Amino acid sequence: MPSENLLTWYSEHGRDLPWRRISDPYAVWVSEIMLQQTRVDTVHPYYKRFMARFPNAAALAEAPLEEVLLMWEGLGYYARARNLHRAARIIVERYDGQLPQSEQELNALPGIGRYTADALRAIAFDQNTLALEGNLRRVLTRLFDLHLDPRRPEVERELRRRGMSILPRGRASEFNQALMDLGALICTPRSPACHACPLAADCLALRNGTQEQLPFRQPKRPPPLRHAVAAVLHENDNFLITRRPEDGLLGGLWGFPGGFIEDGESNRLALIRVLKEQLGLKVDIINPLPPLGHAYTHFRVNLQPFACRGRLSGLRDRGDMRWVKAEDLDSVPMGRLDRMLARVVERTLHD
DNA sequence: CACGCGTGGTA
DNA sequence: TTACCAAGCGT
Repeated sequence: MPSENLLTWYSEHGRDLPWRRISDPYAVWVSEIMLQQTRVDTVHPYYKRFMARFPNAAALAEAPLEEVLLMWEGLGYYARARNLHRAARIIVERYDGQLPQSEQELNALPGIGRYTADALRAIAFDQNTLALEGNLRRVLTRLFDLHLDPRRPEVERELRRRGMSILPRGRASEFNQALMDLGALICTPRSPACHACPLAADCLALRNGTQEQLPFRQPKRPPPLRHAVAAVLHENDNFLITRRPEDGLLGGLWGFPGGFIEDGESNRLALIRVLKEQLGLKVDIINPLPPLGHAYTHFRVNLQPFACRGRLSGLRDRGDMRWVKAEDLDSVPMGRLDRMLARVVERTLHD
């Protein structure tokens, strides 16, 4: 039975991770959300800070969303933080602060999909489910030498069947995490360390010499480059920042007002247009600040910031607009690009 | 169901 | 440096 070798390997070589040290469903939940499309090394410091500040669902539910987003800043995919916060409030109101254990109830919570519900059931509640994610897809695809696109629904079902067929009943928690560690440490996307793999004797891809070319991949187009402008508006030591809509790119985060340049439009005209749209404000551009670049998943952006002046006295604080002092910019959740600009602002002001 | 959603690490 | 990736989810 291949799973015996796997579980033995896991007990000796499995990673010692903070969310594995305690058996608290809330801790497993937070870790699972943070780990979505995010590496363990990246999550580690975020997880520790988050758990120290929000040790349970009640603490998370009581906190304002903005503080949760601030703790999340830099992790990316901020819908995860918004959904985590929403779900915490539901858990407090509907489930007395404890995560539900059924597949249906878990899946109904915002931010918990098929994988996370299965992972919680297996890891936190010892139910015999397969938590099929990226590592398991790769490992199982190679183990069974399936030259198929694992994202196709019928292939997904086949992987689930195959995985369940080797899942040792009663040990789903270890089994799933063992496969994840195997995928992260041994059965890596490129150059897998098959010589050290506890499943080497059972691996059909290794037997056929196809492990390097699995799983099947689809070529992607390079992301386009987009141009953007932003305005640094200030009166004395107060800077104007705006809050992005709850949905979409960097939803709910704060930043400097601005937007994308349309085709054939100049930097300055774009900025004037965007500020009129967003703030109803006519501004004078004083001088350009150093341009900043950043790569998102679907596009790269080149941002040209400008220091601006305008009739700012009419702009009062409101839900999506706020004046903050330079030294308080750090207490406001921002995306990477706005954070870089905030650093420039702080540094410029310091000189 | 294909697409949008962030960021930092690695070859 | 560019390209590709890394414990998915919601719409």
